[in-house]
Amino acid sequence: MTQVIDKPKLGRKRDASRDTDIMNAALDVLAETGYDGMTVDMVAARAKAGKATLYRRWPSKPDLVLDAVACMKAVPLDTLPDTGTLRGDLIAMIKAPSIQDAERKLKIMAGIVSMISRNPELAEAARAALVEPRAAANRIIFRRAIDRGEISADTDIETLCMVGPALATYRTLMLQLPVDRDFLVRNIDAVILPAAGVRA
Amino acid sequence: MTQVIDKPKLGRKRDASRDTDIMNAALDVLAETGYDGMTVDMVAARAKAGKATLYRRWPSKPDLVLDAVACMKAVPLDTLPDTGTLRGDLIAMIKAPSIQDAERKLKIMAGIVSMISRNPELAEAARAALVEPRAAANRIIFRRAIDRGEISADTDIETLCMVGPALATYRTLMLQLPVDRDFLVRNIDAVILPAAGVRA
DNA sequence: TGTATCCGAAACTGTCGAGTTCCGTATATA
DNA sequence: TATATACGGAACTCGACAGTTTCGGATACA
Repeated sequence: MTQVIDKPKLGRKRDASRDTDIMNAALDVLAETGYDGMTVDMVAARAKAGKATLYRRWPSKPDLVLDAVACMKAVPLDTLPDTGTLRGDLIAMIKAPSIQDAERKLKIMAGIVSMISRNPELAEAARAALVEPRAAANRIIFRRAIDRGEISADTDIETLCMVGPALATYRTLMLQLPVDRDFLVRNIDAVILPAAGVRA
Repeated sequence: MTQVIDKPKLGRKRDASRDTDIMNAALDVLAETGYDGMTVDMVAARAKAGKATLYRRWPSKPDLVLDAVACMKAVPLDTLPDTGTLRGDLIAMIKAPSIQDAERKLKIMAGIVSMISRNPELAEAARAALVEPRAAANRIIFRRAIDRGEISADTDIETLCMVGPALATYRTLMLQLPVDRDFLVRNIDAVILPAAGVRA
């Protein structure tokens, strides 16, 4: 077995703040140009870092991207709304800060989809960072609606909590249209609530 | 103004069948490796053609891909089902041949999404070939359901006819799960029909 | 104060792929 | 039959980018 050798703590320490700077730069470039359009030089320039600094921390471009995507999940959806009605909760989920965050995530998603099908690790990271948090939040909101008797107990929550994200993704990636408040409210009132069996 | 000069018809004629062979090869490679993973040599090899033959017909790789995507739209959705009920029509739309065709189109979609945001011509071609035909078919089916009084006249058809495609796209691109018959039927019964106000 | 590591910047190397050219052969017109 | 073009195939050029190395300067520890 290989021994784990304690490194002597000589010399200048690594500046940990460069990690987040570089990963944020990577996510920006990813959102703007996509995985294949992104060059390591772009990321270094954006982060005002040397390329050597990047390669000291990540062994390759795919590893950097994987780490950057995975680290997005750190930011948890801030405390869920609890308005007392399903519609109230769903509407409260699409407030300005949350919507802007989602817009960037959709662009990042567009930038890595082609990679996802060929890189299982990246696929898993994207699922954990981009799909699961939103689905989990919706799941809780629907669950509460069942608990208070607002919707039927045999509602297919797993399917329903994908409808919003799926429509938003389709609209961005395929239709190239903005995911604005009107669109989101229409989805809630014309699709999600009726599908859940809430009176119009 | 520039004159259009009639070319003298000397020499061997171009084999028009190579066009479709090459474009089909391009779509195959696109579905398998994505736009950036696709090389012109791959396409040429797949079509058993010389690279020179490709460049004699298209000036660049983007032009070839654009043309290949645009030419998909040629195949029209064969005669729409008319079963007398909305559910019958929607179920009839997901028969085996149609579902296999859709699977390939989803792979192609995954291969070009990152390009779509940076190439308006390709975005338009993708919309015309991949989005619009399915939406148009759904539109007709919902319209007929309104005409026969099965669903309300003020149903938001434009939103509803995107729900199926959006869920299928999301499932393929983000979740990496198969779009099988069970999934499609569940979408119809748990989301689309209830959203349209059809009794369960 | 000396040594080891970090930093940003820039030069360098090696690979890969888009696009071009050339070859021998096939097929059309005149 | 002579000429012009198409074909598949292979060799070639050239630019872009991943990854490495080198530099002068900064920072930590002993």
